[in-house]
Amino acid sequence: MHKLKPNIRFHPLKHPPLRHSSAAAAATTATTKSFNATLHLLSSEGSHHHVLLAYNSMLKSSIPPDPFTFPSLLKACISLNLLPHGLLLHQHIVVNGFSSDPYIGSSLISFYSSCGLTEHARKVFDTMPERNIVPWTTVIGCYARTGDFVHAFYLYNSMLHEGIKPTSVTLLPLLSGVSESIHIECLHACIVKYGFLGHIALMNSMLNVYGKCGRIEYAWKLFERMDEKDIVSWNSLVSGYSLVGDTEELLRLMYRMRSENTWPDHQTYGALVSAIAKEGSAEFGKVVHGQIVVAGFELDVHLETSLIFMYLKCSNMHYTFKLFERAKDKDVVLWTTIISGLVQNERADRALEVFQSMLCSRTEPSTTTIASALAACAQLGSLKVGTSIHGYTLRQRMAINTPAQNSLISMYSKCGYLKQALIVFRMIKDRDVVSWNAIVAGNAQNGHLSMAMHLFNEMRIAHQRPDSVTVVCLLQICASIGSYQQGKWIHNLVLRSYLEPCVKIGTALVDMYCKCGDLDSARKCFDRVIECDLILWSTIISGYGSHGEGESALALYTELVQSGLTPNSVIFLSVLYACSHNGLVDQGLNLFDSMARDFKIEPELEHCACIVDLLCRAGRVKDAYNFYKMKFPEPMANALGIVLDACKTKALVELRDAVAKEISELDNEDAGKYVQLAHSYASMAQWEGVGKTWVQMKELGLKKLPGWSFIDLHGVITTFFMGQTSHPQQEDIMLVLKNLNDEISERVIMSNVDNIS
DNA sequence: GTCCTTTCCG
Repeated sequence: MHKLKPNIRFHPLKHPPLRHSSAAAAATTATTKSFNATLHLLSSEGSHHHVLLAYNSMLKSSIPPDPFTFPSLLKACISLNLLPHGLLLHQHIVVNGFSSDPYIGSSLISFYSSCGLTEHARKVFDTMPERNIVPWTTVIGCYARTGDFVHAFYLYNSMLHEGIKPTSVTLLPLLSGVSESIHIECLHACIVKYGFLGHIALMNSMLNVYGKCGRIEYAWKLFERMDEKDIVSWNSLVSGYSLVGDTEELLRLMYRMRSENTWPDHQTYGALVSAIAKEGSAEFGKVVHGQIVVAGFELDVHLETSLIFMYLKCSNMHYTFKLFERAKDKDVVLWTTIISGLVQNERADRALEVFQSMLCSRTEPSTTTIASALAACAQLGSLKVGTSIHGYTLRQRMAINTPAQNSLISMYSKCGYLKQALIVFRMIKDRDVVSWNAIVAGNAQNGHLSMAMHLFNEMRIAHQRPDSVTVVCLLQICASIGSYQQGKWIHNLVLRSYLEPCVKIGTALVDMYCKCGDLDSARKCFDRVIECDLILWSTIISGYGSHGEGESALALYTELVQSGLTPNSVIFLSVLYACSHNGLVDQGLNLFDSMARDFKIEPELEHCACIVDLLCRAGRVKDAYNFYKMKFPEPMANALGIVLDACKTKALVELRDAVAKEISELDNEDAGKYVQLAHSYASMAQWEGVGKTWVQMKELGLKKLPGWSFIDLHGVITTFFMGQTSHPQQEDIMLVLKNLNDEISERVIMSNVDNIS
């Protein structure tokens, strides 16, 4: 910022000056007076560096300072951000005996306040013998600017108690940071009481505050009653509407603005562009962009950033980079905008490239930049880059904020380093709900489900209220382990905790109930969601499909189309799955044809594999194989495996051999392929082939993860592995399985008998 | 000679 690197050394006081009596202070030498005048002049010109140099030469020539000397010096330290020099000046003030001067006191409070040393500021204030409105204003402003409104208002009340009336300067800093209704109303009342209704900066601040807290109708009322309005008044109103993303109202406002002869400036357009970004309407955005160019505001850095952010939100990468590459003065916010925008567009690779060029351009990253770059690493699962960024912050002794620390947790979790994630989590001072969600989700996604639940309990003990992300994550855990009781408990938690009902929670509930086999509850949750999206529809369709309710799944698909939504490829996957698992062959084939014909969706390999499965399950194995040959240009192990299995059950020896040959010729080294082959040889009783396949697999060092499952019974999770014999109730289990198998065989025989007769 | 001017970007 300041190109002039100040190298100012205040000479140590060799001879501590005599304590000035008031008489001595009055008898200041003529030279001191003229120096003071110079200091004051330089200060008012903004030449703060020279102010300090002048003080230096003053000391050098042994000219004694007086109380008038210090305010401009302290101001210089504030504007040049020189903490050590300010501290030295305070020392000089004390040694010279000027500590109780009311003017110097205010300057000192202001200095400490600007350095963020609130405690020091307060100490100076507390030890002042006489305090008029100025030091009160300064110390109140000091607390207000750090967001400590409890202290700020406490002091404000004490001031009123001492019979001192506020000025507009006192109220302004209080007003610009306040957010609680009761504080806003109190300040509004003060403005009326002390007669500041005509003070335009205060009124504009008031407009802003009402807009920021969403009480835009109050802002309007105030606005209409203002005698004098300037561009800031208009912009304050505009930013209120921008916050809620009401572009329609914004355009109306800007129209009225022009009709009252006020022209929108770069800030007006900035607010408009932000609102458009929220809506994500690229076409409208382009029109406004055009207007901005015509109005000549295009090169404003803030506006450039807003425009880029808007194009990112609309996923228009072409315009994003066009603007970004053209931007001349890229500041840290601009760089950060593009990095975080790329992450949100799932282009983490690009985001890290941009981060790299940012460092090369010698722009210092902020803590928000770090948060975004780490999010990119999390997305890529890139531990190496993630750790090096973590290292960078440690080397730079950067005080990274909670969002950046949350990104660290996600990054380590995504890379499977849960221990590191937990260490970071434990070190966070001000944990927010995102921190908790990150560590809970991290454990859940890595399969540490009991740890996730344990952390969630800890979260409740810490009185951290869960949000929609928390409950969605917990419901996913319950769904994945089929934990019905816990799932219902969390459903109850959702109802009790006044969480805003939303489609994401609705979908998680539907999924959880489906996975736990309670389709009735799933349907009830589904019906309660107000704005259904395609993800919700596909969740419930798959749910019905996998629980033998194919007809219901199809009925829901029809309902979906009738609701006016256009199905996507995922919906087709769910509904085809429902058909294949419920013997709805014709319906499935019809739907498959309908994809391209009615909805212009080209079937992907997954859809084709679904049809292969559908035909196989229906016993039309040859049709399935022909379909496979037609649709799969490259061989696909999964689809072939389905056909191979079907051949076994249908005893199609020739086709089986042909498919087995095809699988063995696949050049992938997937363990599943060998297992499949071994099974097919076994079913043909070709034991030599079985042995050979296992040997091959062993030679290649391939291992197939044994199949496993688990069940949650009254909160106790029991795990089963393939070939496991160690379960305490092993014999009972085997007996039940045998009975089930017998029953199935019996029913198959009966149905064959039915078919024959 | 003390406090300090409101609106837009991640």
